[in-house]
Amino acid sequence: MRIATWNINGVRSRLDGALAWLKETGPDVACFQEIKCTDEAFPAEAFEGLGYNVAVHGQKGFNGVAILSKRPLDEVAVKGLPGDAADTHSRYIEAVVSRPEPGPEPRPEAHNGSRNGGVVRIANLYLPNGNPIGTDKFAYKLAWMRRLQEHVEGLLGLEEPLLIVGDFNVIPEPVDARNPQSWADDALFQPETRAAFRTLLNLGLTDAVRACHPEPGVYTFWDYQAGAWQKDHGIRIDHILMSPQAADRLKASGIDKFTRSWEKPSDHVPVWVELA
DNA sequence: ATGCCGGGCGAAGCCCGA
Repeated sequence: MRIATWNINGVRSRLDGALAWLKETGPDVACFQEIKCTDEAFPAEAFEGLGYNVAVHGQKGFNGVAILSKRPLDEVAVKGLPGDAADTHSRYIEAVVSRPEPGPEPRPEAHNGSRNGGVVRIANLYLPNGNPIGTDKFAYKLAWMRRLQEHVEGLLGLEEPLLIVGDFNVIPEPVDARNPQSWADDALFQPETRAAFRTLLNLGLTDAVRACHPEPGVYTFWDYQAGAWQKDHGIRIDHILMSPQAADRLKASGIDKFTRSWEKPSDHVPVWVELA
């Protein structure tokens, strides 16, 4: 079962590329961030034509997240990150997806929920950028991360296979940037930002890409500006974090870097995991 | 120090991003 996440930087202007990527890689679940449109303007029919069920939490002009799933979306549990009724940004959507029937695999079902064939809970997020530091935008980012921490603590109590995916806007470690010193004053790489991300991981989550790819040079974002792609000045800020019950089923993880050289690319590329 | 590039909005130039 393949689950992928992609900040597509505008779903309508990126529709042809999104459809080509879905056809080429065939994820069972695809999570988008920065769809930059309302629920009504989301091109659901195009994705339904490829066999996907669609759940959208959109917003006019910017932000916005969506989940596509070939399996039924059993429960679109949450739209909008809990913990602050005054936060109007559309940055979080959570759904439960039924896993494919297990087939001949003899694995017992004790650790993956109890419904038929088991389920995977998908939390799809677009974490605030937070720049510039020292402003209310950075305070909003840190507050958002605290709210995420509290929400994830609750989810982990369910003891389900859980994937927390999306654009975290966090460079976790120096190895996750080609030129870490150039991000020293950026919200994505502040000590407070990195500490909040570690606190999240320390709940017992596994960073799927890093678990499979310990080497340097693994990036998910290259700025449009200053020839960042051509010079490979990338950063790794799009992540898939797994609960223990999901990590038990990890088979592989990777980055679809090839989309960055397409015509009119997103500045982010897709990240995926393959689960048993 | 700022802009570089790019989408959205809306019809010029600003907001937002990372």
